[in-house]
Formats: sequence, C-alpha cells, structure tokens
Amino acid sequence: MNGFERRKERKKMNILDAALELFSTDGVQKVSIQEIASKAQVSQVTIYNYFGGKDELVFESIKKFTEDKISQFQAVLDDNEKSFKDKLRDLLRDKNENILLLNSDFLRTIMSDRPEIQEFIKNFSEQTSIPLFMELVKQGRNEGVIHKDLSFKAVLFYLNMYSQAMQSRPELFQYSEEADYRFIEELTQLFFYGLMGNSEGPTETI
Amino acid sequence: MNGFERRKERKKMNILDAALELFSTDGVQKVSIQEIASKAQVSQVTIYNYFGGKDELVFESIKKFTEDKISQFQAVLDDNEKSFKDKLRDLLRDKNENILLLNSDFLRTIMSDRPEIQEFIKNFSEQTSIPLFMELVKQGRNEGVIHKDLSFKAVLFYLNMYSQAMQSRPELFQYSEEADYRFIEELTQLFFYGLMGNSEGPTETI
Amino acid sequence: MNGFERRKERKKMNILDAALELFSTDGVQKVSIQEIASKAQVSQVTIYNYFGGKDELVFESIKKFTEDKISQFQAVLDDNEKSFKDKLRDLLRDKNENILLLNSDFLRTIMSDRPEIQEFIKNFSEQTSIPLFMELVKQGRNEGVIHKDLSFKAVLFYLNMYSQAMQSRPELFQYSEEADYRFIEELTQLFFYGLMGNSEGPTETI
Amino acid sequence: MNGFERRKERKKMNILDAALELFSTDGVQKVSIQEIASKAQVSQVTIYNYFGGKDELVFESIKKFTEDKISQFQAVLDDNEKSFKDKLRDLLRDKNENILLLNSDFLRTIMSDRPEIQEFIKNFSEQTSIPLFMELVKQGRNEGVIHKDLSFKAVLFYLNMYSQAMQSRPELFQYSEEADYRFIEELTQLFFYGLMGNSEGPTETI
DNA sequence: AATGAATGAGGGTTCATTCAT
DNA sequence: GATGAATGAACCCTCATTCAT
Repeated sequence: MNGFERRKERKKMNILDAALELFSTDGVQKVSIQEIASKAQVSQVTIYNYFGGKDELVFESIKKFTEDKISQFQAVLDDNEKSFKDKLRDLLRDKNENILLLNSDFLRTIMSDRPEIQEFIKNFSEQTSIPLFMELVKQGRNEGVIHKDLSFKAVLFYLNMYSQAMQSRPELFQYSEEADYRFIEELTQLFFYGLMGNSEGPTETI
Repeated sequence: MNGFERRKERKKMNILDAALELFSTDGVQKVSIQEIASKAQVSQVTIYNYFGGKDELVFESIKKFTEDKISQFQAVLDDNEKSFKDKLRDLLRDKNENILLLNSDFLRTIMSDRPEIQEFIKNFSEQTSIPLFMELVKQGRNEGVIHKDLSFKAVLFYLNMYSQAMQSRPELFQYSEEADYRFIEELTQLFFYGLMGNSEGPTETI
Repeated sequence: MNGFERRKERKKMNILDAALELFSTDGVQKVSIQEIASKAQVSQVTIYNYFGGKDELVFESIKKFTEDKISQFQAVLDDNEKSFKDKLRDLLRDKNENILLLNSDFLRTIMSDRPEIQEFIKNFSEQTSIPLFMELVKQGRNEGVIHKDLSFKAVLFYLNMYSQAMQSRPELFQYSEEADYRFIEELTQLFFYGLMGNSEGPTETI
Repeated sequence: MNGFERRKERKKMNILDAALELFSTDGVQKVSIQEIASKAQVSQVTIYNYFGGKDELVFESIKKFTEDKISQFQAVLDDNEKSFKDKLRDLLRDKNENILLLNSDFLRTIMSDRPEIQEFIKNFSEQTSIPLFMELVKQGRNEGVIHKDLSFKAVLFYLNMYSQAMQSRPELFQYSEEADYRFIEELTQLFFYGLMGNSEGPTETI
C-alpha cells in the first residue's frame, strides 16, 4: 500500500470513527454529515466521495463496529490459559461495549427500517458471532459452571442479556471509587444462582 | 370541566396518543409535527397552541407514557389475590411494554440531551416507580422466592434486566404456535436458579 | 371563492408565470427554485407547498402554457368574420408565441426525459389542439387557398413548420422600422407558391 | 507533430467527441465534467488541463461541431455531378443533423447567455456557412428550380426552415417500413409549389 | 379558538474546480 | 504530464415554527 492509499485508508478510518461515535451517542438521524465531517476534519464532500451517501456511511460504520467487536471477542477467547469465568469477566466487565448477538441499542434502532442491514447482522451473527460464542459455552460446560441441561440457545440469551444490561449501566460495574462492591457480588450471585439463590457460601465476583 | 374544556382535553389526548405512538415507532427525531397533526386529525398550529413546541410535546408525551405505565403497574400490584410469581408473570410477559426503571430504548435515546427530562425521570423513579416496586419485592421475599440476603437494589437491577430483555425479543416469549416451550422453561430456570442451576426438579414457567 | 382562495390562486399564478418565463428563457435545468421564488416574490417553501417539487412545477407550467396558448388560438378561430388568410396572419405573425402541435423548443427540451409530460402533450394535441386546427384547415380549403389534394397531416406539418420558424426569428416578421417588407412578401410567396413560384403576379402579404 | 503531441491531440478529440455527444443528447447544463471524463476515459483534471473549464469546453465543442458540419456540407456541394435537387435531398434528408444557419436547438439554447459564442456563430455564418450556401442557391437558380425573383435571404430562410423541421421530426422523413410515402410526396409538393399548389402533375420526391 | 398560508434554517447531495502527488 | 483526492458553493427539499384570517 503506497502513501496515497495509506492516507486514504487513514482518512476513511477517521471518518468511520467519528461517525460511529456520533451515531452511538446521538442517534443516526440526528447526526448530520456536516457534524461528522467536522469531527473527522474533512470536507463533507470527502465523505460523499468515500462512502457515497449517508446510508452507505451508516452501513460501513456498522460493519466496522461489528468487526472491531468480534476481534476483541476473539482475542479474549483465544487465550487458552484462562478459565471460563475469567473469560466471562473480561467479556462482560472489562470491555465497555460488547456484542454477542449484536443487538445493542445502537444497532436495534438502525436496523428497524433498513433491510440490508438486518440481513447483514443476521448473517454476521449466524456465521461469525454465534460460532465463536459456542466455543465459550462449551468451555463453561466442561468446567461445570454451566448446567449441562441448559440448551445453547438459552445460555446465549442469558449471557447476552447480562451483557446488554452491563453495557447500559456501565457505571454500576466499573471498579471506581464509588463502586458498590456488595452490589457486584450480588449480581454475581444472581448470575450463577438466580433469584432464589443457593444455600452455600459466597462466590467469587465475576 | 365544561364542554369546551372537555373537548380541548380530548384533543390534547388525541395528540399525545398520536405523538407517543409515532415517537415509539420511528424515534422522536424522525417524526414531524405534520405527521402527528395528521394522525391526530388536527392542524399543526393546534399542537403549538396546546403544547408550545416540539420539545414540550415530547416532554408531555413522556409524562403521559410514564403515567400510563405506572397505572398499569399499580393495577397489577393492587391485586391482593395474586402471588409474587403471578404478578411477575403479568408484568414481564403479558404487558408488551414495561418500564420498571423507566429506561426503555425510547426514553434512553431522548434523555441523552435533555436535562429536564432526565430530571423528571429520575424524580419519577425515585418517588413513584421504585416505591411501588419495593412492595413487589417485599412480597417476593415473604413468599420465599427472593433470597433474603439479596439487596433491593440488586433485585431491582435483575428484574429490570429481564424485563428489558423480554421486551427486546418479545417473539421469544409469546405463546405463539412456534413458541419454544423448552426455551421458556429454561429461562425460568435461569431466572430462579442462575447459570449453575439447582439439583432439584423442574420449576413452573414464569 | 373567498379571499383566502383568491389570494392563493393569484400567488399560484405569479409563481407559474415566473417559472414559465424563466424556464423558456434559460431552460428548466438552469433555473433554480430560488430564482423562481425571488421573481414571484414568495418564499421557496411556498412553491413546495403549492406544487410539491420542481418536477411538478415544471408540469404545471407546461399545462398553463398550453392552456394559455390554446385559448389564444381559440379566440382567433372563433371570429367568424375573418377569412382564412386573416386568421393565419393573426396566428403566425401577431402572436409572439404559438403552438399548433405544441412542439416548441421549450417543450421539446423538457419532454425528452419525462414520459408523463410526453403523454400529456400527446393527449392534449390529439384531443384539443388538432381538432381545433382542423377547423381552420377546412376553412382554408373552402376558400380555395389550400390545395384540395393536400392531406390534413401534410398541411398541419407545413403550417406548424412555418409557425415555428417565425417564432424562432420573430424579429424578421415584426413590422418594426427595420423590417424588410420585401422579405416578408417573399416568404408569403413561398408560403403559397413554394420554391418554384407561380407565374402570376404578386400576392398579398400574410 | 511528434508522438506526444499526436497522442495529446487524439485525447482532445476523444474529449470533444464525448462532450459533443452528451451535450447534444442531454443539454449542456445537465452533463457533468465527470460524465464527459468517464466517457472519454480520461481524468476530470485532464479536461481542465486541456480546456481550462467547462465554459471553454463548451465553446470548443461548438467549434468542432460547426467545423464538422461545414465539411459535410462542403463535401456535398463539391460533387459537380449532382443536380441541385440531388444535393438538396442529401442535405435535407440523408444527414441526420444539419446546420445551414447554425441555429439548431442545441446551439440556440447555449447561445442565449454566451456573447462570445453568439459572436463566433455570427462570424462563422457570415464568413463560411452562408457563402457556401450561396453557391448552392445559384445552382438552383440556374437549374430553374428556384424562382429567379426570390432573394437569397428569403431562400436561405426557407431552406433553413425546412431543414430544421426535418431534423425535429426525422421519423417522418426516413424511408422506414412505416414511412408514409404519400406524406413525403406532399411535402415535396409543398416545398416546390406551396400551399396553393400547382395545376401540373406530380413532382419527384426530394 | 382553530387553521391555511408562509417562512428561515438546516440537511443531504452534486458539481465545477483546485490541490498535491 | 496525468491523476486521485479534496473542497466551496449551490441546489432541491423538509421541518419546526410563526403569521394572518
């Protein structure tokens, strides 16, 4: 890749990063191309030259978003030293955003009236995201922390639910000064033992 | 209230209903005053006369939304015949929309850049929604289906999480022809006994 | 029609007049809505409110144009006192614009890529313009100035050709100070006797 | 001219050909530099390097257009074997585009607001086009098919009028399967004998 | 009181043109 | 010398909002 292409690629990334951030924060509809251009420090027209229009830009943003997420995911899974619980903790807590089934707020809003994007997400889930995730669940079963009678589908839904909940209230899970350690412990309890709890002693924190 | 005022009040309600439905479906940004006026069969200007502007209309819509929801909630709670589990089922499954902590997609998007609305939601939660909810949790504890060591805050978060997850995938929980009963049972298991499960037999479906 | 409607109607006419004039002069493509709005002394948006968009405005302009022309045409034809030659002179010379088959430059340019407009023109020609014109040709035949063996179609084409040519060079036909009377006489000769001419004496001027 | 210059010249021609074709078809305003560049398979900037800007490109296109036409014209006139009628037929019918007075639609639209182009056309007409044309008229007079009393100016106008009419409705004059031979004959009649016709028998078709 | 009419501001997009390699 | 990249200006259009009846 020569100098031209490298600079072009970098600019495209700038634009996509700017777009992604603004879209996530304010919603696709509300963000103007002008805003994105300003944030990425390019002219509006450059965005049109690269992406063709707002619709396509949104699409590309989503592609980048999912690819970024999945590679983070992959990185965690690939660490053969870690236990299921460790990996889970990394996935759920440390990453500030996470997509297992790729149905974060951001995506859901967009998908509503964009069939091509729906299609893309569906394919991506089935072909890339879910297979990866199955590996993780297998490990959890082998290590005895996922009940063997639970179907994969149910576990997927459950983990995804937790993942989303944590994303939507990240402040509750970060070990900040104000963090409420007891609260986190309780959620761990709930995660592993449910609402009725178990009679045994305390568990580690996820 | 005389005839004039009653007609005025009815028109206001028409407008709010129309607005709420459109806002929920398409997002606040995307819905134009013209659309709302058409749906409510009034002139655009009438909306301005009644509400002052789009911002105020959004605010009033949210107020109505929360009040509607809370009265549904109240209705369920007030039925002294029902057990905790029954009430929970009604709240989680039967209502197609539910707000415990009032942080549905719809609201979260709007709140982002509207401090007055954030304030309103916060106050409403603290003063109206959460107290109601505490009643429910108490009943659950008394009936032994909520572990007594779990803090109210944790239970609140947990239930809210389930509620949201069910809303985001309503198709998984409706008893339609294609419903996967085993899946629903499993989620019930997860709800009460967590990921590790319990050694006992099956539980009822929530 | 009340005051509201009358004012609205007048504004619509202002806009159509402005549009028509600019379109004729500079071409549809080149004229911006803003220009039309300025000339008609309304806001751009008013144009959108009335006509919906540029395409529709163009269409309405054409409709008005054809209707105006046809009523001028009708007025000439309706005068039962006039001979064929007199009417022809009025049609060809006095009116600065004339449409027999409605294929003036203006229209031809627009029609090229607008099937609905083509359709409209075709229908208008067949149902309104041509029938009127046939009346005129009949009179010409009866008065012996149109050779009886000439088909209607050929005469139509011929007159239309003259009409267009005169429109495209109006300065040659106006009785201005610089007018070249001999030239006009010659064209009359050509009109009635063709390139080879006849052996008889001079004819009147059309 | 060396290899470099020859290649450059060829590129210029490609560009002019592409421009001319697009301008004629879609109008100057509607055609973008990008379109021309694509059709001519060069970069946009090359067009700027060669021609300086769209205005100049339009001008050069017109020059090429007129030169092409006049050399076609010249070719027909130079054939000393052909009679006036034969030449006329070639000019009017066989060539799909023809400019005698150079006032085709294409040119007229452009000229409207471009004084330099108006000037060029005027000069070209007076110095090149019209003198050539006078040759033709002389031949017609000598062969007795143009009445000797008709001024050159009138004949010019007349032929030009026919030429344009034929261009604007080429389908009526092509000897296609659906051609209406009687119609063409009638127009020939009109051409030579005018609206009143002559008493003699039929004439050949032009 | 209620509404049809009117508009300023802003959004997405295209284009002729210049810059920089 | 030729080109991919970049842009200011302008266009069509929509929307929240105000005016005038």
